[in-house]
Amino acid sequence: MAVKPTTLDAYQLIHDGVLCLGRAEQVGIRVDVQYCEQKKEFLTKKIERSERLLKETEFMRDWRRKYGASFNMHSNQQLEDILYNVMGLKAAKETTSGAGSTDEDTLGQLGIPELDSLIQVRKLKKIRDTYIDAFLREQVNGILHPFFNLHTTKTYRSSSNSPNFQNIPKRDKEAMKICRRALKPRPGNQLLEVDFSGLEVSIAACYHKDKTMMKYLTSDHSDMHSDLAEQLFIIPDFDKVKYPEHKHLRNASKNGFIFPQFYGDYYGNNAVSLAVQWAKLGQGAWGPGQGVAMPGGLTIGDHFLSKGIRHFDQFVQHVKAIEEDFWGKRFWEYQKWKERWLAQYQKAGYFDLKTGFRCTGVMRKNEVINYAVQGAAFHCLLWSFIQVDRIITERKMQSRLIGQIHDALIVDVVPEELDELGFIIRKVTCVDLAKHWKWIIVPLDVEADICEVDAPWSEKHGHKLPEVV
DNA sequence: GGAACTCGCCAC
DNA sequence: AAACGTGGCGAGTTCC
Repeated sequence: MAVKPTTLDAYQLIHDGVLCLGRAEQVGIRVDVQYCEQKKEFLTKKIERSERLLKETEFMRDWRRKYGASFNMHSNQQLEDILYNVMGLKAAKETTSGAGSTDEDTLGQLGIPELDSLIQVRKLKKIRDTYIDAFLREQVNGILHPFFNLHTTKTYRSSSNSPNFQNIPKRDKEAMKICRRALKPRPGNQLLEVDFSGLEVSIAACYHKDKTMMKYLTSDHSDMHSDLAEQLFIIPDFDKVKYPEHKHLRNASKNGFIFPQFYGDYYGNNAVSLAVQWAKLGQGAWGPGQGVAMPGGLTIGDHFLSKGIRHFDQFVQHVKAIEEDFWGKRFWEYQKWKERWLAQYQKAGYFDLKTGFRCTGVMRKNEVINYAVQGAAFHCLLWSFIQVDRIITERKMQSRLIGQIHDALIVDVVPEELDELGFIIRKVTCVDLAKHWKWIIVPLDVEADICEVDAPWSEKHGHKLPEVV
């Protein structure tokens, strides 16, 4: 594509995308029905056992005394009433409508053992009702056909439903194993997942062209997340390879500061997340011997004291200063782009994505910034999906694209075709894509995971794709 | 008995 | 001055 993508180009992308996502829907993904039925029964028994034990507790008896026949331990409305009216406890957080929150985090802070059990039951019910049950309900002759929609989102991303193929548990190990064990390749095949690494960060860079960011994205020796971890946790000899503790803090920097900042969050929330979730330093428990371990046997609480950060409030100010440095100095060109982008929208009433799509309507600042990036990033995946689908068809290969998760494509692969297909996907995503769209000015990279023949999706492991020379 | 709502929670 | 983007979906609830 020689010139800037037009509305017609955008239309063509959706047109082609709908056709090949439709093909993926038709192929579907194999589900182990017998496993799901067994697991459903197992989970039900486990849930019922926990519920029986819980019902006998004093906490639940008091609850039942008030609600009688309508007592339901899974009603958050009743729970809110019991905790914050009857017992007079103070909620750490409120919902958007002003009620005391009953989410996992808030309940955990109350230190009531029965609530910990209730959270455990909630997790099991989530797995059973949202995933295993949905798989059984939606499957036809042992095949699921998740829908992939291109017409439902404000950002021109996709969505998926019946069942939603894009939110199957991954991070929680237990939930991941139970749910993904149900999904398998067709007999004799393997499931292959290929995802772009840091796609949204790279696509954002194509808009703002910040020099510091460009350097991070093109150099093998610089690492943005380590650099920020060094700053946030005041560790001059930061070494994520040498110390597992530092690797943890790098994840903290990435998920507790950098990504939220890119989405428009601010230091106040970052400080809470970094301290409580990542450093394990409760806002009231800041001090010697507190928090996650550091190399050498001391804790991060000891470490912060030695660096002069003695209270949570001081840490907030510390993170505030880092935020100012982050946008004011380190990524100042990124910051300037955000300001220009917003001003352009406020003047024109719309903005155009790199891929030819136009966003109109009333939007908040963060939405104006984020939509442009999210949409164009997904279109990189969609274009790749279309090309791979076309090549598979042209070459009369038997492997099949079966789904997509925003920056990842999932293929049901015939083992004999794995190398050829790996090469095709690598070439499409890392070479052809940037030739098609000249606005892609940073190198894109992909990572892959694969399951052995006939093994379920829970057993995927890293897979090296062939290099394109 | 269904529509529409809130809340919580899973993914990127 | 304010303060995290996009989705789908289940359970509970309320309203009609």
